[in-house]
Amino acid sequence: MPKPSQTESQATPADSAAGTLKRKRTFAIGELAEMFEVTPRTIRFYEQEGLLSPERKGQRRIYHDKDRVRLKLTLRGKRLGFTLAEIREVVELYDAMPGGNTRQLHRMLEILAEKRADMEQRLEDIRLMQHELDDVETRCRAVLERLEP
Amino acid sequence: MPKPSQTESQATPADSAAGTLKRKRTFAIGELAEMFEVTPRTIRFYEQEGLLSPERKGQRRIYHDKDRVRLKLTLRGKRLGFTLAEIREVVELYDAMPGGNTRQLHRMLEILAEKRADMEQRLEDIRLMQHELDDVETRCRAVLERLEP
DNA sequence: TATTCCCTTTACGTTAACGTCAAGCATAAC
DNA sequence: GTTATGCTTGACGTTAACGTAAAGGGAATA
Repeated sequence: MPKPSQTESQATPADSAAGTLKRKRTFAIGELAEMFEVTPRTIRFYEQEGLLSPERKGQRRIYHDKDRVRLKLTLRGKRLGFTLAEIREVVELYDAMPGGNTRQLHRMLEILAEKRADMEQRLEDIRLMQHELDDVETRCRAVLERLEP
Repeated sequence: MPKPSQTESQATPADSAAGTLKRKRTFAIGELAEMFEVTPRTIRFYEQEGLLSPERKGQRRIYHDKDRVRLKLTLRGKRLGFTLAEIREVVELYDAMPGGNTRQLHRMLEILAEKRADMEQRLEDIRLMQHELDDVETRCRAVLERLEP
């Protein structure tokens, strides 16, 4: 993992100036890219893979807050090691949810259960890894202790 | 993530028959592969990448418990999203630790700190993802409630 | 002795997730 | 008007992490 960082810089929350006029802010691809420290190419690629479908203004892509959130979730999924295909399956089902048929909904619950189990495994892996880190650090410091006064 | 499973089947602990004769058990590549549900090819590849260096008996590879542990840690690292290159760096430093010079040891501590921060980020990601899952499941069940009696 | 396994190396193939040009349009700034 | 900036669509390139097939060794079993 080359880039563990990523917290989506807060941006100026100067939108709620005098009330609840949120629905205005949109983003160009470059802005969004900078926000999440990815390249525009990455964002276009995600669209091509069916993970985003921004509005178009002529030729240009216009991203709304909904798109930003979806990108955020996508990147989080990636950091968790999911493939784009897996993420897309959830996304598609999610989009189809309101009018979804029973079978789709049950499929969704199925996937959710899988992901949940997955998260548990990951938590366990992290726990174990943290212990490993503690262990190695202890030994490491012990050796250093013997080398430095 | 295609294969979230993986708990390294306990194998028969029939080794400690009458005392502490542990140092005997070794494994062929096929055994090890089956244990961890990977292919022999994967294990050979890890060796080629400098993550394992099993003993040789003639042409055949012989894996000791130390190798098994290292493979286990490697696979865990992978599940956590580390690249083989990252894992190797740690492994190499770890091997060099006992006789390691001060610079290497400090580098090790540096890496450990990075990994630790990384684990924290992952924990946060998992926490958020779990909330997402809860959220989606709730909506999902709500829609189902309206469709089924 | 012949067959069956399991192993070996070599080497080319594959997939996901982008990177990296290239060529061109459009709007804002000068 | 023209220059600069940021966008657009191809299209080919790249990297990691193996998969897969070929050709063969050796020991154990039928």
